Amino acid sequence: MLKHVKSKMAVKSSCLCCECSEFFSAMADKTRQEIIMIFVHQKEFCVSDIASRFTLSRPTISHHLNLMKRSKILSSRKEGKEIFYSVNKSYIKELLTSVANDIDCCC
Amino acid sequence: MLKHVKSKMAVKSSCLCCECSEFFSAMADKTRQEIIMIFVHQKEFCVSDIASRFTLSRPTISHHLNLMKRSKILSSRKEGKEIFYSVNKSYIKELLTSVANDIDCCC
DNA sequence: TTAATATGTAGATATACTTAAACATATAGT
DNA sequence: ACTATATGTTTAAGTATATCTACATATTAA
Repeated sequence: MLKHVKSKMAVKSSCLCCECSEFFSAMADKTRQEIIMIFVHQKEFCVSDIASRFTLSRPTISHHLNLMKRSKILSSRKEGKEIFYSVNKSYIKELLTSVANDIDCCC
Repeated sequence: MLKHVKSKMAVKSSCLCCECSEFFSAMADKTRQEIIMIFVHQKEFCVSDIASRFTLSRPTISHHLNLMKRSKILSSRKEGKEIFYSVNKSYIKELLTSVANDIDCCC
């Protein structure tokens, strides 16, 4: 009985119900995916460096960066006038693993 | 020189550029996440059984099911009048693992 | 063939998202 | 203090998505 309740709670508090929704929304956009891929060869980028790699406007890139920061995909660090963004690799991997485990619980 | 080209191609053909975009879009919607969670305690469901668990209309549920089928998250099987849907666990897990590996390649 | 049941499709509407232009803020240098 | 540079915010427009109603298709039973 208690075990059943416990497993129901586990489902309810599982990743597929809460913050992974925001994460998947953030990851669904191709521009944002391309932004992430920029970090393959360099750890940090300031906003204008990222914007210069796209045809999109700087405010648009800024919007995407802030959205990804809010959903914990990116972090930022201020250094003088510039703001450097980087990828939160461990957070992303943990979330993906968590979802994979949830899926594993399906019949 | 050639190695550089090769690594650029590797990035281009990675998961974060192609079908995972559709996958993440499909997974971003809360209704679709809830539909997936239905399969935790039962392997297959027909459309009306799924629809009966939501306040949304049946065509709306049908729309979500077809979208998830197109993005390979779900499969369907026809049996008489009914169509039974199930979750493609292995596909989802492979895709999540693939993205996790791509992220791992970031600096 | 007709009726009933299960599901899908088409068109319309409402909401959310992406984008850009214009404006605002913050920092560094002169 | 003033100017230039880097970034963020606001507002508005265009586009995409979710949803519903009405209609269409497919299968089974009478």
